[in-house]
Amino acid sequence: LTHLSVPAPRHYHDVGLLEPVGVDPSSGYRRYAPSQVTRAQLVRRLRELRMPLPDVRGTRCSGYTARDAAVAAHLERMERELDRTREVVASLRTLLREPLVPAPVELRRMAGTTLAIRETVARSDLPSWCEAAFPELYAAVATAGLMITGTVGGLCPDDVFEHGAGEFAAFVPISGTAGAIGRAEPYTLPAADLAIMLHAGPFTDLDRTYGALGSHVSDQLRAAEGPIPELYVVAPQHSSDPATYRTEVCWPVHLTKEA
Amino acid sequence: LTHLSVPAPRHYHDVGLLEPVGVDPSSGYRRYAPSQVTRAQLVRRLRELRMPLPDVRGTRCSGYTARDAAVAAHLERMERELDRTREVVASLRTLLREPLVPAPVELRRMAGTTLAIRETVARSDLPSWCEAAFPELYAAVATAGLMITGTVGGLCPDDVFEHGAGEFAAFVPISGTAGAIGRAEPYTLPAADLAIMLHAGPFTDLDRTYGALGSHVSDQLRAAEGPIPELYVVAPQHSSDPATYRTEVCWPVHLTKEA
DNA sequence: TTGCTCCTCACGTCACGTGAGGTGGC
DNA sequence: TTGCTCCTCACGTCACGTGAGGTGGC
Repeated sequence: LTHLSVPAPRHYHDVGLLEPVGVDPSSGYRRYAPSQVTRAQLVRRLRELRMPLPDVRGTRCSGYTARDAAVAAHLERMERELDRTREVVASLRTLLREPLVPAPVELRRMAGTTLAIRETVARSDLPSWCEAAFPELYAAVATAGLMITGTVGGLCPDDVFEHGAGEFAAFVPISGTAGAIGRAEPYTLPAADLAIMLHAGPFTDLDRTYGALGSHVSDQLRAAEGPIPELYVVAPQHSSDPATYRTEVCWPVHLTKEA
Repeated sequence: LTHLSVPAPRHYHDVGLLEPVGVDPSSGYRRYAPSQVTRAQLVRRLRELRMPLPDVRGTRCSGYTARDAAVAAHLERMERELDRTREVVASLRTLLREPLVPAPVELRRMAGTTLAIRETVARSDLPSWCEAAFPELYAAVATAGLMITGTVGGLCPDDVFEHGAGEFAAFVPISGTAGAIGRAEPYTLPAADLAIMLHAGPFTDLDRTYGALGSHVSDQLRAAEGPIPELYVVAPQHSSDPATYRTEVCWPVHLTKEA
């Protein structure tokens, strides 16, 4: 009648999501009322859209507006997931069809004064976090009357990929010094020798340049500790076409004297 | 370097999906070669697209064409899932915004000679199964030189919804008799008294009419055993717009003499 | 010598699906 | 009396994530 499977309403009873109107004390039979059918239909649709049971339970008694808001929020999450899927599909096609021509590796030293926002960020939140952080940094630079003296970037510790979260730093190199403005604080980039490779294309393909650069470093250089800086030469703030993005991936190395 | 998490390659080793080139016998340390990076990148993309690990393993040593075929098949599954998601979203919106105006219930008797394809079908396969079955039935009717004497339909036992699979029968009422033609076989609909409600709109919303009709039957009539016939008055073969679909849902009842 | 990384179990996750084994109503 | 439905555990699923507890290399 509701098109639910047999075990489903039992489980919903166990977790308190859809309570029978009565349970026979001797046989344990669950009885439901016709008025519960609509509720069951809602639950079934939300579950087909993979909404977690606790969230579904949250829509129970709330009025129309609160429930609609929860549903809308879930639909928006699904939209984002969909965008992500499209990106990964494109990235998969690229991987299968276009062999990576490794870009040349350049050795450079990095250090300098920046204005930075540093926070512990989950890996999956990184894109949206950056989307908010960089405009904030630009605004802070303008407020302080400073000049941007180089390429904006991010400092990504290993933990972000290896453990799913870590302290990411989004930075803008500046002239002069400033105090903290909102979340933006003065920050001096740790001095480091870097092997640098330019990545052309969407961020979703960044791992290919990481792979090429990391292989190169492990073959021909000596890797050093420390987070990996990325410099966003062409990024969403400059272009709306991911194919035109340019990112410098910077691998810390020990420069040994071998001459 | 590959942007995989720490436990992931360990698990891939356990299940034989990505073997290290060597394992230190004393410490158990896994060693990987730079040449494995590309493989890891492929695995990561396929996993982000939720391809099951056994399927990912299947892409291992196969050549480009076989691998591309597996990937293409997976992408097609994802496309279908996406279409389904869009349907359910629309259905959810309908459920929240448009209260169901219950259609009138009509009592009718059904019985007759048909040509039918009967097979055990999983619930999720029903739409694609019907898409193949009905053209086959029409072709069989034409081959046998028969006339279609009524509305085509399907006989859906409770099991399909309650247990995920059951013996579904797609049928076409015919004049006269015929032998088996391919999967199509002569079939006499079991005689039954039916409470019938017309459903207007996409199949995804069918449960609402089931709910309304089932509630009506349980309130005012006596339900009988047996599979539930559906008559496809306007269906995909007649119209490309799901909003124009018309389906008669037929609930078996006992007609008691109460006059 | 001290961290640090790597290791190996072992258990948790999430929403049911799937038997095993038993019981009330027609 | 015989099926049939409903019931209650209890375990399986799937791809890792998450500690607990231990060990080798700098």
